[in-house]
Amino acid sequence: MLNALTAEPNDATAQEIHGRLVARGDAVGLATVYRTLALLSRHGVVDALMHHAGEVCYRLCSEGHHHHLVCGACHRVVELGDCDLDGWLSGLAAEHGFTVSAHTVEVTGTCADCLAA
Amino acid sequence: MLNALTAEPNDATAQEIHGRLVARGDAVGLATVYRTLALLSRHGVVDALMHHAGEVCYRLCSEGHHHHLVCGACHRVVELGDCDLDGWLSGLAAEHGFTVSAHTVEVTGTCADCLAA
DNA sequence: GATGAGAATGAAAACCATTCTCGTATTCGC
DNA sequence: GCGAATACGAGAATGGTTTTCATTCTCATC
Repeated sequence: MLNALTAEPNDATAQEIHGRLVARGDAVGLATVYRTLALLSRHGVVDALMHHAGEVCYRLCSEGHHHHLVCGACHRVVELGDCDLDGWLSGLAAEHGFTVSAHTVEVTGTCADCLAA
Repeated sequence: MLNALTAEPNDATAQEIHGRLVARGDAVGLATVYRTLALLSRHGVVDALMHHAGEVCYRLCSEGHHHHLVCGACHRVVELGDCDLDGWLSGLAAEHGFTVSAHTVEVTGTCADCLAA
């Protein structure tokens, strides 16, 4: 299961992961994939992304706070490690009486390879 | 239809909007609500948010580029107008060979009222 | 005022990702 | 080896969203 995820360079939906496992010969059930992904997600081992409505993508990520840079054409994902938004956001939010507990940033663009193609 | 959205202070799911319209006496079909929301969303009149998986929330927003500050407790939404991330992100993305086309930021926190409660 | 083409609408069915159920298989402690 | 507890897989159920299709509305034309 974890092997399958580490083999995924980019993000994948639960269905894709399941399909790939089955194609590979592992007779794993769809339910188990969902169960495992939910578990891993809850423990912060994988990140759950929802760029398009109706389905969730999972990705094996580094543990710390980070954001994602996604290529709109080929779906390649790069992690952005340094994030100095917390201070800025806290101040901005405080103007509205909010206390910030979390924030997510998702950047979409085009990677060099797709730009050349 | 637009009237219904302007009456929504915060974000609402398509189902909520439909329910409210029906309760108000407008015999509008669920399909029409979805159609109209998709149309408005495509034209940038309303924003589509998906903070939790499985359903989409819509919100009538100002037209320019902005982000959302959402209260995790009461779902109140505040727009954050000024966004000086573009330059920073472009530079960061360029390091990975990416050309940034868009970015979304979603901040979750607790508003003053909910913090007091 | 009647007519007809084309778009808009509503009700119900279809879809599809996700979750639940339940019977079976496996594991762990004893 | 035995029993309890857990994990698993297959299929059914769920629920938000989309599609279908027959009907209704719009409106320009006759």
